[in-house]
Amino acid sequence: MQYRTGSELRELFLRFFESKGSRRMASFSLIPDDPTLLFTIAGMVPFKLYYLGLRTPETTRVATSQKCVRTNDIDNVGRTARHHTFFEMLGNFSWGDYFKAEAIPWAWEFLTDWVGLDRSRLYTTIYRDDEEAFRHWHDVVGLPEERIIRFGQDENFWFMGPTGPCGPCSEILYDQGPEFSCGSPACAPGCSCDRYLEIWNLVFTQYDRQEDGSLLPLPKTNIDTGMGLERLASVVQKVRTDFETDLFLPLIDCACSLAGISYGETPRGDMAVRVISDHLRAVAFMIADGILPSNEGRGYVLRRLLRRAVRYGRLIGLDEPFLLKLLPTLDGLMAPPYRELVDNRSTIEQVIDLEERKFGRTLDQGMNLLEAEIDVLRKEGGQILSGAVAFELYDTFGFPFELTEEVCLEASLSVDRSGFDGAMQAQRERARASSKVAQAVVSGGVYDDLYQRLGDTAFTGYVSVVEETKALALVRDGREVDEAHAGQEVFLVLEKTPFYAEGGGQVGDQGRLEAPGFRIDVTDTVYGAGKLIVHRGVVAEGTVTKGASLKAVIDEERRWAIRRHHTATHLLHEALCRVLGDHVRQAGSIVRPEGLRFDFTHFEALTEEQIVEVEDIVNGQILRNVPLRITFTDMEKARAMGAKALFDEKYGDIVRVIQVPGYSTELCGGVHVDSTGDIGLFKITREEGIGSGLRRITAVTGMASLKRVQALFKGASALEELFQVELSEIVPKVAELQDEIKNLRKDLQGATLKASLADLDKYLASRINVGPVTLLTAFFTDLDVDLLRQVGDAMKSRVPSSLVLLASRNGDDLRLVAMADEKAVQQGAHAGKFIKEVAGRFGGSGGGRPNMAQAGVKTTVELGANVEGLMKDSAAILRSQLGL
RNA sequence: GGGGGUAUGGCGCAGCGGGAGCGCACCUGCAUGGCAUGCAGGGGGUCGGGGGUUCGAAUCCCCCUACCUCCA
Repeated sequence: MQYRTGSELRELFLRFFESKGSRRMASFSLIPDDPTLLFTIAGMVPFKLYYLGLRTPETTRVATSQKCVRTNDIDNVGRTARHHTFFEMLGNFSWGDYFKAEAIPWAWEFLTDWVGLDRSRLYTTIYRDDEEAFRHWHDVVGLPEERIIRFGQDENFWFMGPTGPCGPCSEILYDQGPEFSCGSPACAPGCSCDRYLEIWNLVFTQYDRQEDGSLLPLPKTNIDTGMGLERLASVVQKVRTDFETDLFLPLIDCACSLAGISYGETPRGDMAVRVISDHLRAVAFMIADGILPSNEGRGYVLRRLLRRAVRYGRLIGLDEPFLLKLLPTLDGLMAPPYRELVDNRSTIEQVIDLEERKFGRTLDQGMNLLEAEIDVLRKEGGQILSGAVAFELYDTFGFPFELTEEVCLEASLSVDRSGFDGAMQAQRERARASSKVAQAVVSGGVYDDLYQRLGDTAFTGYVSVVEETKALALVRDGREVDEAHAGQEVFLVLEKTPFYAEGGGQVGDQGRLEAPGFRIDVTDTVYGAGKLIVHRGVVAEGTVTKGASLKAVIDEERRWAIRRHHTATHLLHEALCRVLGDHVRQAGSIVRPEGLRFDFTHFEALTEEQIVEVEDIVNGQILRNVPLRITFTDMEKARAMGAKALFDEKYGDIVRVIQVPGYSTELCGGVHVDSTGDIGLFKITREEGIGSGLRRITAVTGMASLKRVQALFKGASALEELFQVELSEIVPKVAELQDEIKNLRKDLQGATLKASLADLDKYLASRINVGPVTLLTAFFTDLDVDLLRQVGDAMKSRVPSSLVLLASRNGDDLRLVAMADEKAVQQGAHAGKFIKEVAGRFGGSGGGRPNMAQAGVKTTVELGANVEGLMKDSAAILRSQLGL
């Protein structure tokens, strides 16, 4: 068999199927259109709609090499020969076109004639009663019966879901020889070891499974196949693991040389470089497809992969950021078919670099804690690190459990796994409990019942603000009632309503429901169940009865404020994408009458310039004063229009598209202004981080921004008057003043100290000999403790074996400092105990160390009269302390 | 949305109720034929911001801000 590189095999496969009339398509994004999937996990994912019959393909036969990400077996990556988080899947697909009669011989032709695999080593498995497949393998291809193995539903039948398209499959195995065997006597085709390696799976979608489990034949049968490129390469290149193929080896070599090790030296080092090369591929491709590290979803997977690579790097001595250094090698390997690596090179570099350095820091911090804990355990002779500590490392420093375990292993310690799991569980429950509280306002069986009976409420608020309607149901305290009286809180369901229920980040409307006999002030509007709109309000006057006709009027001024902020949110979203880049994705949004809040993915704080740029773009669109275009259409058309925010909607749904012509297109159910000019001034009031990779912008429009500007002007004018300078000069002016204050304080302190020291001899004259120790005392006014200490330092250095007692009266306070030199301490003097007693005489307290102590007295003390007494007292205290 | 953590000189950090320190960097001087050189001296800090407890807070408590991190 001829040696072929991975790239050659990829190209060979696509060319082969082109020769069979298939259209070659470039790999689709790792982010699937399918909201049920986090990643593209197989070659067929981008074509799922064709298989489900929800969309008609333009061409009926296609072949791809699809990049895929799978993380369910992440712990095995690096340990085994074939687990990867990122891999390429070669696949040929047919929708209502060719079927088994072509797919089977073609697979054979490709593997034998084109790739050159040894025919005598090939086996196949089929579904137990798929005689059609058997016939093609046996009669057409000529495979002997004993090399066609039949398996049951578990092995050889594929489902896409509990219902829908499914069918038998046929796997092609290649016997790599006895040296690849697990050695079990039962080792035979179907064994999970590497001898009979499954290299290609052909799925024949021919049934439609019903709810009751029965299988109906599909009108059009389909082919879906998948073959791992890495695996094929390992067979062709006759190496034991995928990591030794030319698709990986350059990365492994690069990682090894960075760490100064060689591949094959130690199992530990081998595993590390395998993990690193695997994860680097995944990370680079994920970023290239627009994923950024975050705390949730895809971003969280990305972050974990990146960190896992970093920590395996640490295991082989790569303490400095190193992932970037592997990128050129990766580009060399993959860039020809995958241009996105080159196109997004700077983003990939930036993201990896930032994230790796960030993680390095947290790792270092956590390592300090862990090492301290290990020391403690060692001293105490413990064997097991507590689950609580492991959890703290995980929770606070992002240490994966295995990392903690690994470090502990080196110290011959184990980690309490169940304690860790317990702490994790407790955290989950905490989070759940706290989020329950928020949503429990309107819920419960009563609305489900009403929804059953009444269905969706007709919402007329897109066009009107007033509606003549009827109260279909009243709810009080969770139960349906027939009437509600003045002063009572009541929840109402109306026949139709202009009130917008909280949803899509937009708050519910307020307003009133009124009729000749009553008036209700509506404080909030929410969905009770489904699209059943519930008005929450208080009966202001009269009595409302079930079935009453009424006029529903929303608070129009408030609604206008909401409309402004909502349209402004769309303008902001687009502006952020333009200024910061395509990686900006909405991650939450709140639209209220007082302002708007917009969360989005971005990896660093916005600069002042960027904020200004965003504001300029948004306000520019407002000044254009273009009328909005609002249309209802289906998902496909919306996508063609370039609409943003397509995550929650399903195919076939009718969606509402909000367009600012010539600027932005977004799906949205909320209320908007008629023309952008209605918004008024848009001003960002705040930009902050709300987690790694996530930023939040708060902004105001309309009257809210006007009020804000007015308040700022007021403050600015006051400052201008106060400092007697122009606004632009205030900052330098204040800085200058601060500097001046600092210098004056310093000068004052210096001068005061100098003055105090000038009288040093006078204070020294106060000496009283108490046995071997000399007591020195001095009194001041308005010296702070700092200065007292400096004076004390000077005094005690002049007199050997001295204890200095200094006091200063500052307003109503008396501050005391006592200091003893080394010799005095040796003689038994203790400044701390000494000063405590001295201060005690005045009703104060204090303490400190033997050589230095401070005390204070709060109440006013007539010091003058007490000086003599204090001297005598302190001498007596010292005497007794020295035991004289 | 909730929990945990961190914030100390230009940088990296220690201190965790009683004199604000260490390493690197910086400045000055000395030594050396020379050095990623040695020695000596020095400058630089509202201890993130605000409030509280205390005779006394970088240190304890509360609030805020920024960043890190986990859960939802």
